[in-house]
Amino acid sequence: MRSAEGARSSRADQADQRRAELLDAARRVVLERGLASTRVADIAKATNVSGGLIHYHFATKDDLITAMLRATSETEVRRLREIIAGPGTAVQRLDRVLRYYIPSSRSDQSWILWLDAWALGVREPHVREILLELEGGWIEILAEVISEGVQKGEFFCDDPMGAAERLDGMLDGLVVRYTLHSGAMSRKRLLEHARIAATHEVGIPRSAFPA
Amino acid sequence: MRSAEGARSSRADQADQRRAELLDAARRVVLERGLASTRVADIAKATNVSGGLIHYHFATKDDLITAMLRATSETEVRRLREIIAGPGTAVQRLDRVLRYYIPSSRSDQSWILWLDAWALGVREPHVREILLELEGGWIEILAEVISEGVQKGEFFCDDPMGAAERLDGMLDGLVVRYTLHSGAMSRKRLLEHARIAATHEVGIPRSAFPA
DNA sequence: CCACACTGGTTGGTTGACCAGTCAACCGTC
DNA sequence: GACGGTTGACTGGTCAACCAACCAGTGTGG
Repeated sequence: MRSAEGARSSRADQADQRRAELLDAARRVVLERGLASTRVADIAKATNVSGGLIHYHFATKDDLITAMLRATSETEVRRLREIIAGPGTAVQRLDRVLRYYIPSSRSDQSWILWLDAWALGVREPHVREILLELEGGWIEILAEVISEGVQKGEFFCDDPMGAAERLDGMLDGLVVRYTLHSGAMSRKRLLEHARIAATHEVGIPRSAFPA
Repeated sequence: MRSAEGARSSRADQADQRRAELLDAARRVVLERGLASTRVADIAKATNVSGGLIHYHFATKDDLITAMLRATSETEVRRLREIIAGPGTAVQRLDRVLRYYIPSSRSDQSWILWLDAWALGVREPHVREILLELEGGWIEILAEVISEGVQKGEFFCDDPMGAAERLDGMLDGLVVRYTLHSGAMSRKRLLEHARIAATHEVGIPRSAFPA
């Protein structure tokens, strides 16, 4: 008999839960120590688990890292989709996407993971594929929001896909700068850049965005 | 008596030459194998030199890598300065900068070095400092070209520094995409993006740039 | 202008630390 | 009692850094 709640359920569920726990620990450890100096043992310690168990659930270290990146990427795109599914005008929805893009505070270092992943992706096709999907998700969603704005007559843009690529690229580049040299650019200035570039791309006045 | 040319000169010169040779080999090896899997022995082999010699000229591996990044960064900024020192209208000079930014072919993988450096810079303040100088150089030069164009009446832009930051950011982001997934964006499209964004920023028509 | 001691560059072998992945044994649950 | 999950010691291999010894120029005093 299962204990009241389905929390302690079948073994398959237990294994899934452990897998998820390991992926989560892997993400935290990699964020903290960097991919290059993350050891399997570190992830084991962060989970209070033996080193051998890691290799029971994931054949190799690469498997673990790749699975962690894929899981993180998928979560990110899912949240992004939720964000644009909400209500509001096209400008409001676009602004929400821009704000979601930018780390919410200096201590939010989630982008570090993608810096590591870019470097890794150069050599590892599997990682590159994950990154391509993640970037594709961002661009697609930006293009959707812009296209909808154009249809509603809020925006003016004859190439939403191109505009989305340019916006996404600029945000990538600026967020790297913000993450690496937080002193060189404030979050406020970064958001202002994003909004100005957006006004250029969708043909609306700066005043259409919040101050 | 020195042998005719100053080629084989004093010991200090010999040491400088060897240092430069090692830095160059380090750059080539890191580009080929990636920072993470570059061994001191690899650089030694690429120079036909013993492993010990590396540690004679550079106390630690980190020293070597850092010096290599600094040298590469300085060379890049120097070349960029030469490029804008040349003749031409502001549009021509700006276009030259944009074209210099973008890898000239699929086989030009020089950006891989900076992807690795970004990831490394997260943990290593010395590396971060080099990156800050490099990015600062790019932005400064872009801002200069834009400002001159405004003075000459060619451009219209009330915040050249902001425009330069946005352009630089966009190019960083798009070049990463181009470098990582060369299939996802052609060089032609990348250059087109750069020119379109530039027209937005400096208030000129697309036709001002070459097709 | 010639020894000779000295310095700087170079070698190759060694060392000690570290780490991914393996394995045999153990435990709790169905 | 069988099997999925877990342990932790162990192995084979890798690597940065160190070191002792060597050699080629260089400068100095005779």
